[in-house]
Amino acid sequence: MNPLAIPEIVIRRLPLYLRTLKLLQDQGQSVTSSQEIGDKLGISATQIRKDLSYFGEFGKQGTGYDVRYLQEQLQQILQVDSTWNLALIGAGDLGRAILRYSSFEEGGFSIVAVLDRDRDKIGRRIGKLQVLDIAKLPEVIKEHRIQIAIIAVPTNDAQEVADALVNVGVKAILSYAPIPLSLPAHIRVQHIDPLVGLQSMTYYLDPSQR
Amino acid sequence: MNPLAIPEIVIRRLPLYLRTLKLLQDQGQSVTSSQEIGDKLGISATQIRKDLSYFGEFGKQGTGYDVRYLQEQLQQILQVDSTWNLALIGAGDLGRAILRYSSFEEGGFSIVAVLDRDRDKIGRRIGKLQVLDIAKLPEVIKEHRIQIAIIAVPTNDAQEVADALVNVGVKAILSYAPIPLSLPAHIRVQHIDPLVGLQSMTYYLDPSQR
DNA sequence: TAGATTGTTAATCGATTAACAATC
DNA sequence: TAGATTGTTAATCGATTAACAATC
Repeated sequence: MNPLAIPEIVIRRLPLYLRTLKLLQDQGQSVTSSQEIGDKLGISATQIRKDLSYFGEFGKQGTGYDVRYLQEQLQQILQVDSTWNLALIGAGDLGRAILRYSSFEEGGFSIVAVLDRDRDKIGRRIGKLQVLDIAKLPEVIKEHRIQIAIIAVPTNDAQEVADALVNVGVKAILSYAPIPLSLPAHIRVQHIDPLVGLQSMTYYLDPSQR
Repeated sequence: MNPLAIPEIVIRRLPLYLRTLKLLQDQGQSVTSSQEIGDKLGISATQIRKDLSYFGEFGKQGTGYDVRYLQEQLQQILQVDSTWNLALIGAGDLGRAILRYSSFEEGGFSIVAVLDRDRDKIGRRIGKLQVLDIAKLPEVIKEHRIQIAIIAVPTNDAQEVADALVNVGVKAILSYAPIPLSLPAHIRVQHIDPLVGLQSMTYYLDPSQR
């Protein structure tokens, strides 16, 4: 339909490029090449150049890419050059691990509220945040202008929580629940499910050694 | 090369079908169709039938698929019809959340050992397991015939841990560290990185509302 | 039988890659 | 200048889908 639409598969590779550039920068490297990035990710250099070419020209012939500059450009493209406020639903073990996982901050996200429905958890402190009653969801979302939420509740509650999030205006959901969620088509959903990775690896393993 | 090789993208969809079948079974449904599975996953019915056809014929014309039977068949195909022993490296918040995450057990995996290098964590109990010294890695791997390990250590230690795992014969790694790992080509690696999902969703969000 | 749904073929669509001119 | 590497085109490759016969 839209001739300028960029394939989603390309968009999904950009965070990998960003992750690799961060690694290179941490190692003190200031210039890189499509070849080098590709080697680290197991992606062809041509593909990386092609992906970048959807958005502009970021390199220099004969030299490569300035690590810092390309990083900034990718952050702008993905709109993570400034911070998104996130709400985290679920203050169990998983929720706590997510809260302490520092990569979110580096990646352009800030978890500004944790909510749970469990009386025992509400009011407890986790890091800098106090666990709020899920009943306060509408106010929290409005106050912090939250468009993205993370679901880290038990499987059985996930669909209900997702529906509630959509009702209060959340536009994108990162779900750790291992079930497919039924949501309106305009809501973006990403799943984190370690089983998908594990079960696709076992296909290739030698069962005789088990 | 191999004319019978099944595309990896197909293999990666099978766990999603399995996940959906489990959901249907939990809801007490005994028969389903490619249409129904597809609707839940946002995948076309044709694609599901095509994917399954790589492995055989599992349905009945006019009726659909027996939920339990198709589940069993997919488990066999993915080799998760019996249990794989896993080692978990890293006993921090993330490691503890992973240990308590029950889906692994349902999915054909059992975490049989947790290891860490931190003196403060070694010896501590998490659920049924006691945290072991990472120095014991070779014995642990051998004793439990472990082919798959989960990395849940700080980013800076991840590559080192991965190298150590490969050295003791681990064949597949599920890494929660947000960096690309450099490993021999024959080692299977899957990454769990929530940033990839988040950063690809923000591309599509309206920044004016931020 | 009529309706539903599978399994499969062939056509289409889209993504990857090979090749190379441009140029630093 | 020679060497390196980008950006881009066109060719290739592979994945998805439309269509439909088979059949429960």
